Amino acid sequence: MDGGEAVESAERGLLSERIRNALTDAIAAGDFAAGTTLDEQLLADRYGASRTPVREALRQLAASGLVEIRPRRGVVVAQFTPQRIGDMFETSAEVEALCARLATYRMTPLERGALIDLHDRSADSVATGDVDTYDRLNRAFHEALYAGTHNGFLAEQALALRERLAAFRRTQLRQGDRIHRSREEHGEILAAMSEGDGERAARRMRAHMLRAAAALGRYIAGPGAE
Amino acid sequence: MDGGEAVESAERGLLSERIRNALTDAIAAGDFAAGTTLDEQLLADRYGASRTPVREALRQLAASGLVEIRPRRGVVVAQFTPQRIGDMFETSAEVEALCARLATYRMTPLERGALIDLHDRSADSVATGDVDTYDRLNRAFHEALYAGTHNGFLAEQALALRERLAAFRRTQLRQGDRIHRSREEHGEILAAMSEGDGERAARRMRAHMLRAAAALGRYIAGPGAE
DNA sequence: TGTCACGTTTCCGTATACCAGATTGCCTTA
DNA sequence: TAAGGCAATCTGGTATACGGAAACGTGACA
Repeated sequence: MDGGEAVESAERGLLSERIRNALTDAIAAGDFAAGTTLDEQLLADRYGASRTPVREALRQLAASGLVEIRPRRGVVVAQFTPQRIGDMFETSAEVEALCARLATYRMTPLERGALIDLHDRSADSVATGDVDTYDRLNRAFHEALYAGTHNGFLAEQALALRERLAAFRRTQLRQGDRIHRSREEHGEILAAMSEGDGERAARRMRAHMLRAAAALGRYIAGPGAE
Repeated sequence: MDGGEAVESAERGLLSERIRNALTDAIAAGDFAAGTTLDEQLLADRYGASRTPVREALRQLAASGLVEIRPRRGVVVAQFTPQRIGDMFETSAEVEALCARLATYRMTPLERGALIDLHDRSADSVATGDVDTYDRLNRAFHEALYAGTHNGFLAEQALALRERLAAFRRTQLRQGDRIHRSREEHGEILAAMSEGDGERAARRMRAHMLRAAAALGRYIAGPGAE
């Protein structure tokens, strides 16, 4: 054979890292049906590597919940039932709400200013329908909130969680007027924060996240099926 | 030497798993000062294994944040500043509070009954000062709350977080009358839950966790120092 | 016909040896 | 003394091998 679809793109970085990314994409794209057992040797051949980096990549995927390792019985692709995806989104919503609450009480005036600036800047992209730009500003908005908690550990956890959900969220903002509503909701969260009402900011953030999740509810209706 | 302190205890299970546990304990106990670079071959010799399972164990530790991997420059023991430990405990407190709130609204009568039963059973161990038994019941209490959220993902996250902090919490309950106060606080949380007041249950849980963290505040004042 | 035991096969977990490349520390040189 | 170069060292990765546990298939027995 030609050595399979070797992971040559981005020759830099650790091989295990590249394999991890490739596997993440493959799983998210549905190349491996949920419940499939992944053979280490097969994957090694497929990516033109040896078992070692493949194993390493699989452990990392297990750590982020994409696969499940049953000792001595192989690695299986995790089941992403609608129930489970819902659980993940709810958890994300609650964590975001938590960050919003803490950030309300702890952000410095400078940080708050930067956050408002981000929000203002997003107006253009909404008007022009520039989803990519809005997506970037949206991410920046949420990450600014994480940082605003002044709790580095929580910020890391929130970010990791957000990235784990990114795979399911890709097409989210494309739907209807979701982008308008999203920005409006950001504004409402900011308003609560400006009033120093962390609890209300948290509630609005939770609603914001859950609404975003609902926006792709139909999309996740039957994802990992065969 | 005699081949090092081979990881013979608990002959069952994966070698990499046992090494991971040994390293976790060693790091938490301060055997490796923060910032130390860990030599794979040295560790392999120390635990009487080859580099392969050691590498695997180190990756797992990296995933749980105990060590940091700098590509091609080795693995270093993560810095656990009081600030960072504080951040972790705060995050844990907030997550526990979140679980308490959701569990209040979602537990079935059966689950609630089991929780109350757990609480009742802990009375004996408090009276006799049986810290180990109380520790077990305490863990069961919190895990019952996780399950009570009816959110499997959140439950997993909460449990993982709790276990990451376990290393820093070992001696916590031994201090003074902490065990009495701990049980009292559980009772107060239960009371709020029985009234269906999730918000109050959350506030009490948060306070409970933060108080527990404060109980070992002096202990973590200067942990990983030399 | 269903089930249980037994042998076979597959594949994971681990060991070992080795290599290339990067990093580091030391030593030489200007 | 500072800069530059060289050698030792260690990691990331490859290749290979092997014991053992789990899965699988087969055939005997109830």
